[in-house]
Amino acid sequence: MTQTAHRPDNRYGNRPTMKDVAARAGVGLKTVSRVVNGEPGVTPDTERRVREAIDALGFRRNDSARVLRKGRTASIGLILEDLADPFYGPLSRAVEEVARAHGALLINGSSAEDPDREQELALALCARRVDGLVVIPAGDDHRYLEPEIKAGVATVFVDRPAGQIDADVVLSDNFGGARDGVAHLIAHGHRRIGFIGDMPRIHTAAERLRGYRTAMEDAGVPVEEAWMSLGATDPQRVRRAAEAMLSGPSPVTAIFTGNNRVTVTVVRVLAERTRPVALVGFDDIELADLLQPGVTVVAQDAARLGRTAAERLFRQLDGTLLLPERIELPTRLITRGSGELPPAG
Amino acid sequence: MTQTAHRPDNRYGNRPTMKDVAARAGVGLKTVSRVVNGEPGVTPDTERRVREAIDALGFRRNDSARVLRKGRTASIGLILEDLADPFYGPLSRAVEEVARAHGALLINGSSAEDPDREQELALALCARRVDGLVVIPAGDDHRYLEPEIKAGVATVFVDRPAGQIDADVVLSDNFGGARDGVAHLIAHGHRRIGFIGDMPRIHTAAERLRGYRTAMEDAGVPVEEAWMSLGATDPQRVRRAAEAMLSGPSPVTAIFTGNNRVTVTVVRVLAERTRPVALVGFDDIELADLLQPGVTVVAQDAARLGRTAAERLFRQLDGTLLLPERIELPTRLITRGSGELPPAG
DNA sequence: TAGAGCCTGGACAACGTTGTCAGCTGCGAG
DNA sequence: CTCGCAGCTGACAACGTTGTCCAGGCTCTA
Repeated sequence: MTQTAHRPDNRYGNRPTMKDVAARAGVGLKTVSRVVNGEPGVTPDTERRVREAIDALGFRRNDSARVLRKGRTASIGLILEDLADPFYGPLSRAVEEVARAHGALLINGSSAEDPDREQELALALCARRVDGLVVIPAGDDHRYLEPEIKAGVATVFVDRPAGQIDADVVLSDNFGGARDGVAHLIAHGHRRIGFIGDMPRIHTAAERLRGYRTAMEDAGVPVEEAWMSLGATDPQRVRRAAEAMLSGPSPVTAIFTGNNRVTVTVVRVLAERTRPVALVGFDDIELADLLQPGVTVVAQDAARLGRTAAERLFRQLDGTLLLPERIELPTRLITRGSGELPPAG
Repeated sequence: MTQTAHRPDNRYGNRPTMKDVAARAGVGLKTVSRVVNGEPGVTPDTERRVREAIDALGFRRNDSARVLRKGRTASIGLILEDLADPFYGPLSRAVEEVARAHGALLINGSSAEDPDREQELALALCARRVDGLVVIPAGDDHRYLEPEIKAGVATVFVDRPAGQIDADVVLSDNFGGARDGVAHLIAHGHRRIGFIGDMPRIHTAAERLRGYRTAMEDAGVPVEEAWMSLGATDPQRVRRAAEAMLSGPSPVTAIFTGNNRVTVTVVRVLAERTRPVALVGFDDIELADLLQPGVTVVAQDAARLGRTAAERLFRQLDGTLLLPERIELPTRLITRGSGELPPAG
């Protein structure tokens, strides 16, 4: 039994510390620290003895203690909506690459589109004293981050802007992309065009809907309420929405889908029908080129979104950045056939 | 304000500490600690004063210091191959869910299939004193983890076994799955079947190749060297491999692909050809059902792999687990048409 | 051979938190 | 009126590391 009164109830075997290494090598504590950190001023012979002791004991520096002392953690946090959504794969990978280039670790978590969970996660990461935070926001009020930002936590929002605070944000041109996508359908003769998107409180969903409305208006095409459906992206909801607008009193001849999850489901619905319906989707999807017809999409560059955001984060940390900025990246219309179908006569 | 927000005053992260809160509330340090941690023995009035001071100063407990003192970090690490590979999305999401259920944070990184990078990452996470590690190994020698495991870091390997050490591992039945997939092709009359897989040093690639060989052997079908190609999964390499075996002196009439990256490229290659070639792929891919013909696959349950591994990790941490074990999860053949094509006459 | 200057090594405090323990208060019982 | 008890509260050490600073030993020069 340990009688040491002040030892914390640590379930793990006690790991060797620099003190242990120093004792075994017969040197001072600070000398071990010097060797571990590659600081100059240690005789080759002393260094050898220290390294032997380190290997013999299996010592590994405790970065928690180091962080406490130094104040910087060399880690950044990434909060996204869903790790399993293919759109976020390249994005988080890009963030990781940039972090790695700056010698930082990436800690991440999913908000599952729940504002409370986003806040909980963000604050947990701040309590860990991450140096910075890349956030794909689920909520629309980020005042809870104000004390953290003031205390020096670098913060960049991606994909959607922050709510109620002035912060860096990197977005795609959701409005312009959607407008162009819908215009593409209009150019191919469609007048009755449906829009199926994500929940309206999500910024990207709202912007894309605005792009849809603008394209229709610009072309002088009237829009019916029944042609627009915003809500959760689960297949059941999307399927019902698509079927409703395809079989109402004035059925649509084309559908614009507001994100990759929606597109996938609508592709399935359309595949079951005989009468061809045109489709343009926001976000590229894998294998879209191999479907019959190929799915025309408005593609965002997810990797570039992530890279841009992460680079901006580290520039905040460098101190080379002064004012929050809003960066908008262009989208790209990739035509593959599904948008070029003429309206069924 | 925004200037303040962006001025990296990190020279000293002058965040308020419990000491500051204590001074402002006119109480002792430990009393603040009690309030923050919800420990009993604090008068409602004192607690109110402390909470007011906390809010006024924007105090947030420094978990680095807490970790140092308590010895546990309530965080686990996940090392995978590529965050952007859709196979790992559901897996890492499942790991995160389990971690969250245990009140732990997930820190992750990609090895990019580089053993050195895997080791670097794993040791960095150990230096952060993560409580446990879920590893999809890139290398085949994990003795470097021995001191860490001995020191109490829980460790579970997923998707591929650990090398040179005895550790928990959760796998799919790669051998059986591949054998069944190839047998499916044989059952539909194919004799000349190609195999395109990942680099041979990767355990899953080797096992799947073994499944292929076994299925061929069981059916008494001879195998030619030119029908087997293992290597990187980049599209160029895979495309060359596929075209070579489709146009050699004895061209294959069917291809078995060793993972989702390979399958996607081969689908593209086959789409360009007129003569139909049968295909069965390891790993399911999104929209595989909508291609013409639908792609028959051997599906693994990535989410279940992740969940099983993470749960095992926490059981190690609970101390309810004694001996390392190897858990193999079944695969499922999903027939969609591409495997049922008869060999071209 | 003495003094100056450099190199190496170690003692000590501090980072922000939690565990231990002792002191203080107010109240009821003897 | 005193003692004991219980419930609050705070002083202090410790977690493992790094930054500061000083002590000794060495070399080099005058």
